[in-house]
Amino acid sequence: MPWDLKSDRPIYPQLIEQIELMIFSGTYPPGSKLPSVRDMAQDAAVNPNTMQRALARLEEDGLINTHRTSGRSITEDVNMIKNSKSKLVEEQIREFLEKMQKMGFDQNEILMSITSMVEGAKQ
Amino acid sequence: MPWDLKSDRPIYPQLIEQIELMIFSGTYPPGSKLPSVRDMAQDAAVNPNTMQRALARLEEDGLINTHRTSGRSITEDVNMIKNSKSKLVEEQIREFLEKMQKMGFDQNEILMSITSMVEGAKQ
DNA sequence: ATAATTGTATTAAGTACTTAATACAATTAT
DNA sequence: ATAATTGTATTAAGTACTTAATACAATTAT
Repeated sequence: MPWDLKSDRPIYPQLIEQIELMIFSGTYPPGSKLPSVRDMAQDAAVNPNTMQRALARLEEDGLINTHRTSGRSITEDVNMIKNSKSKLVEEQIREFLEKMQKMGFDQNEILMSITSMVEGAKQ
Repeated sequence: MPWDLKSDRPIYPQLIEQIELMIFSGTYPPGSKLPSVRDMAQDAAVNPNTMQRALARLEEDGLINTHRTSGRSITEDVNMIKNSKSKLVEEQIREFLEKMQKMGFDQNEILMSITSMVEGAKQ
């Protein structure tokens, strides 16, 4: 994985987001085991402490469970995952719409812009 | 203006973005004068140094001009503004699409999601 | 039994960001 | 003429984040 991390934002929230994306896409299916903190840190090219921080947050949120010495796993609560996913999707859309509206685009213009870029992505 | 600043990102890039949105929407029209650094800082409830940093960056980018003792103004180069606006729009859409695709949505699902939220926003 | 692996904790250092308090020269406003 | 305003610069302090180097107990693997 590329783990595309940008420099205009602290790393750990970016790690949280990327891991969430992998959970929501099924890359890490419900109940599956996660790599160790150290392995994930190395994979993302960050310090283990930073990855630990991201994982601790994900556990607080209930998306993953920690088993003291046998590693971590994704929650088996499929509804929990589905809800978090919907929440993230809505937040992304909301933020996007807000910016577009602040720039003066109306609903039609917004839909046309994004439609044309989706079409363009099909190539 | 609310100047909605979030805490998961440094302030100055957020200031840059918000000011850009105001330029692109015409709140600050081409050639118009900007409030002083101190005034803008107070309005955004940040330190003048931080606002200065954001404005300096906007000047580097060519969106605003600085007149040593008579303040700053928006560039009169309308094409410059238009290009920056398009660039920001495309970047927003690109980032959004990337996240949606990473979550496993296909093009139809993405369009349907955003269409329903745009419709919902009409209320 | 022994070694390796797990999450976790701690201490130290460096960096980037933000605020605060000033100060200055040049211009503008009165 | 004088005061106020402009962008700019500097110094100091505090905070959050990140990395690095270790260490530990508990479990798992060999």
